[in-house]
Formats: sequence, structure tokens, C-alpha cells
Amino acid sequence: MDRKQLIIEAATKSFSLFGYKATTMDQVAKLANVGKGTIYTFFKNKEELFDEIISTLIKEMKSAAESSFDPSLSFHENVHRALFKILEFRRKHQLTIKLYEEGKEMGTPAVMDVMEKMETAILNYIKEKVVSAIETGQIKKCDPELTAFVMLKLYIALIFDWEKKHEPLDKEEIAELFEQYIFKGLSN
Amino acid sequence: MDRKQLIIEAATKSFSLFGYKATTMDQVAKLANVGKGTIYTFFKNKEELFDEIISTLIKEMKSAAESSFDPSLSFHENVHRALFKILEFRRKHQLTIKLYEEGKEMGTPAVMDVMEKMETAILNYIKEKVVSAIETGQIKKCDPELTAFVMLKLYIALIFDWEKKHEPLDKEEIAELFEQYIFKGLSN
DNA sequence: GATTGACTATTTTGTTCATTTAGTCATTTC
DNA sequence: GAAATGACTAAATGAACAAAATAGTCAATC
Repeated sequence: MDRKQLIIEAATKSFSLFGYKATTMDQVAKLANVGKGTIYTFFKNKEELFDEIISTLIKEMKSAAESSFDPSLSFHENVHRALFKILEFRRKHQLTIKLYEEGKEMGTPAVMDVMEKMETAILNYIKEKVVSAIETGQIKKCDPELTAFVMLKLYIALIFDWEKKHEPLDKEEIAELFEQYIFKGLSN
Repeated sequence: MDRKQLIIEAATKSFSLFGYKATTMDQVAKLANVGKGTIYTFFKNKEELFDEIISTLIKEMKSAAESSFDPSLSFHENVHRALFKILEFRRKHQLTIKLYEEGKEMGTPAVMDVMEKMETAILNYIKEKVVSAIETGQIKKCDPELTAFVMLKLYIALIFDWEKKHEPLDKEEIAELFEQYIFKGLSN
């Protein structure tokens, strides 16, 4: 039985359910059916355990997005597919939501750090895709970094902020809005 | 001498300097050279005094935006001018900065309420402009509320969030980006 | 009748002390 | 003897209480 994996799974479960701060190492040990000391043979401390989980999450997200990417399709279409994948992914992963909330309303430093890391990873991924879309002439010339930033902010605004005062938007609506605002433009 | 006005001015000064929570009614009374009881002959309580100040601020913001509106220019040029005026206003005004900070890092309920009220006022203003732009056929048919929301979020992201990790964008750059993303679209 | 500031009830803040928790390490287990 | 463990410690957190500050009142004053 892979003890390290057991620990990671237990910690992921607890972080997803209760957040970073409210997860104790005793709890993780108990959940993993492992002595607390064992955790410290694999991870230097709580934050490093957390970091490993997040790094894995980032890798999983990237490969989920990548697997939905089809170079024979248009950039536009690929953004749709990647968006759908990430949206599905997000629903499955309680963890991201929990952490986003904890970062915002408690400002737990370890969580803030990790969210920044995630944001940077996502921005770099989008940026890379934007660069190749410009190269292949699929979209207009634009600043890739700024464009990635705008796309992510729009996404976050639609997913998290809009829900605060309105009915949540479903996958199709979000994809449609992206198309309307970012790709086609409002001008007649 | 208009005692009510003196109170409002003193309170505005103190809110701007110290924020809502750190402003005491004793302080306001002293600053206004007025007995504390006098404040309560004009305002039911601290929050109502605060509300009156903010309502005035919102009115001032609206008229600042309105004054920058030029019907001979295109819709998107006007939207940009109006939004920029509002955000510039917000930045210049010590009070809004202080309140923005207090809302974000202390979450003072009265401040949060008021910030929401401000955001709603801005959103309604944009929405109204979007509605008439759709009617006059200047932009495509779209959900005015969602469009106002997206525009405001994009502006805030470009003006406040982008600066956290990059060189600030100037007025012209922001205007161009807004046109590029929202109005023209990225598609070729 | 308007104004006031001493007064009160409530909230906020500071402090102490008990509990919880991250991380260690001597002991146990296989 | 290497890996695993959980009782242990130092540090962080939070509960409980006391003290201070503050919003709002109201009888006295102008």
C-alpha cells in the first residue's frame, strides 16, 4: 500500500471539504490511516504537502485542457472546448472552489500563494495558445499576455462574480458570451 | 451657518482620512464644532449620515460621467469616456480609495453595503447607455445587464488588477483594448 | 425650540489562560 | 535496521473575561 499516495488522497479530500486552514495534520493522518510522523517522512511540512497537491492539480488541468485541444480545429473552437473541459473539471474539483473562497474571505497566506501560482500557470497556458493563434493568423495581432489576462478575468467574473447577484450561467451560456464579447465583438 | 452642511463636511473629511469604522461621532461633532446631539437631529444614526454622503458622491459621479458624454461621438467612444471619468473620479477621491481599502481588508458591513450601492449605480448607468445603443443599432443585440457587468469587470481588471503585476496602462491603451476586445472582437 | 454634553447601554478592544495544532523524536514494529 | 508511530513540546489559536471606547439618548441649558 502506497502510504504517500494515501496521505495525498486524504489531504486532498480534507482540503476540498474544509479548506486549508481547517484541515489538521492529525485529521489527515487519521483519514490516511497513518501515523502523523509518517506524513513528515514524505513532506517537510503542511505547506509542502499542499504544494504537491496543487502542482498535481495544475498538471491535471493542463492535460485536461490539452487533451481537448485539436490543432485541426480553429482557435475559437478550441477555446470553447478547453473552456468546457475546465468548467467540467472545476465542478468535479471542489478543491479549487474551496480554496478560492478561503483565499478571498480569510486571506490565508499559503492559499494566496498557491492561487497565484495557479493563476500564473493558467495565464501562461492561455498565452501560449494565443501566440500560436496569432502566428497562424487565426486571430488579430494582440498582446498575448494582456489577452490571456482579459480572458481569464472575464472567465472568473462570469463564473464567480456574476453568481453573487444572479442565476449562475451554464456552460453553453458562458461559451456563447465568450464568443460574443471576445471574438465577434459588439460592433455592428 | 448651516449646521447640517458642517456636519456633512466634517464627516466626509473624517471618513476620507480614517475610514468609516475609525471615524467616531465625537470626532465628527468636534470637527464640525457642534454638539454630538446635534448630529442626531439631522441623521438617525451613523450609517444614515454615511449613506447621505455616499448618495451625494454617486450623484456627483453620475454628473461627471454625463458631462463627458458627447452624443456626436460613437457609442463605444462615449462608453469609454464615461467609464474612465468614473474610475478617475474614484481614484482622485480620497474617500472612495479609503472605502475601497476598508471594504476589502476589513469587510466593514456598512462599507460593503455602500460599495455595492455604488457598483449598482455604475452598472445601471452603463446598462442604460447599452440599451439605447442597441435601440439605435450601434451595437448588436445583447443582454444589457450582462454587457454592463462585463464592461465594468473588464475596466476594473485593466485599471486595478493589471497594475498589480505590470506597468499601468494609460488612457489611450485602455481605450484601444476596450475597443479591441469588446467592440471589434479578436476574430479574423 | 434648538443645542448640548454628561450619561448609559452596547460594541469593541486588550489580556489572560486553556486548548489546539504543527512539527519532533525516542520508541516500537516488522 | 529502516520505516512507522504517537506521545510530546513549542507555538499558534481562540475562548472568556475585563477594560475602554463609542453610538445614541435625554434632561438641562441657552
